[in-house]
Amino acid sequence: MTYHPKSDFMRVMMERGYLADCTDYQGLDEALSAGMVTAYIGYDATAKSLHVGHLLNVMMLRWFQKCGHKPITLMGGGTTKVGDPSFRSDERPLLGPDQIAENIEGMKQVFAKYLTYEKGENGALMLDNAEWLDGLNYLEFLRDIGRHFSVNRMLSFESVKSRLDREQSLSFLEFNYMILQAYDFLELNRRYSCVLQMGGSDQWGNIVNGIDLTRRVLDAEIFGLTSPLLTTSDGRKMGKSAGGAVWLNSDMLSPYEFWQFWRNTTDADVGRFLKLYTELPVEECERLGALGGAEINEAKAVLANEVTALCHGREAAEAAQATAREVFEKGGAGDDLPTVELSRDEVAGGISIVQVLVRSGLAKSGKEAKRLISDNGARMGDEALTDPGLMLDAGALQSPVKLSAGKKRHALVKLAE
RNA sequence: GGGUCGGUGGCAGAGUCCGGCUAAUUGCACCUGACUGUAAAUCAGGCGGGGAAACCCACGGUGGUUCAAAUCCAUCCCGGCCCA
Repeated sequence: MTYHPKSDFMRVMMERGYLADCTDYQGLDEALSAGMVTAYIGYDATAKSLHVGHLLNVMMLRWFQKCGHKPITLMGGGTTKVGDPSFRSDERPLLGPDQIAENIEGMKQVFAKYLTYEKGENGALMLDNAEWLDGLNYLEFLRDIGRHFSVNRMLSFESVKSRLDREQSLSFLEFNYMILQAYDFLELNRRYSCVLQMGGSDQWGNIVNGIDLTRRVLDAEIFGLTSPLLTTSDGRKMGKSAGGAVWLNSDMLSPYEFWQFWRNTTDADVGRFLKLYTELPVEECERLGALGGAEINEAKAVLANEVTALCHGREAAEAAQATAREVFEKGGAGDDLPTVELSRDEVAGGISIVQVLVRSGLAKSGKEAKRLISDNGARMGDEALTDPGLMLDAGALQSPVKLSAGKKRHALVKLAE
């Protein structure tokens, strides 16, 4: 039997497939319908940009704000110094303060696209847990907070079990991560009356800890809600493209490549992804997702357009689509293709096609480029390349040249001015 | 600090006792080709790096033994587990 939510937010979450679990559906639903609620999601600063794996949660915050509530994006400036061990088989390398600060700056760019941080009753807040974690006094913290945690219980969490079962060492530093995250929730409740933490289902244990702690210390009623860990329908983890991670920052992955990632969604995922990553009406998502045969390609383009528009703007989405049409439907080239400029110096004495393939990003190494050529996968201006020894000179690059690796990956090479 | 096991290609994990046939078995991931719809499934091939090529480099680091070392020896670094 399904619970019928009263609040807009819960209704959206359920309809669109964002919900994996909630500590108290009814209690949360009632709080949400009673008035404005504040919720947070924490992000560790482990990279310069968010990637598609984070996008689901960002969308949740966006809906949350749209429904009239107040979202907090919490940057893990403090917790990143510790490193979340959840479901990890080994310790992650520790980042320095400079790197963390840089990463936070990079991630902020994306949030601004999805959330409204302006003032206003439900304007989003951007916080950093370094604010309260950096200055903690160890003994005080242990006595006030540490005493509420049972080591026995922490050891029983699924998130660290695999680590212990494999007899991989779990350092005390990492072990404290969950305590710090729990403490975040407590602080956010105290400072901002934040009563809800959301996150991926891998964060369940951490979230529950925060709720327990806050309940004990402040006697507050607060909630946790998790989203499913998404896998594509062919069982792969969401978020790898040909080149690697699918970043949300445009300086890490161009809008065109981002668009391509969505355009290449597996048939079976189209409907689900439309509901999760776009704001089209549910019925529309379902209709598009149900298209059969080649028709579903239209739906994929819609998906790519909508997601790209949210992340990079409508204009960038249209430009990406225009290039895609040009490249895939007309067999031409487009401005939005990844472009590499070669300097005149580089080309002066002639440059091997293998080098050019590497420079263009179509091959990771010279060996790979040669393999590509011998596999018949490399093309220049749509002509198959057969000679790995081919040299190009400035004349050959007079006008931009399209290089292709396989059917989908294309790049432009031109001479720098 | 003591004992013990281990450090191999993106990951996992063989090989190490009995040195050469090992750029290195196998699985996953990944890439290309065919079929298609820029899909999935399937089938086929590939899958360390540099170099235009000849050829050169590798099994934690460094030395050594040997005609020849991932494989033997020495030493150093790093990690796991157990004991203090």
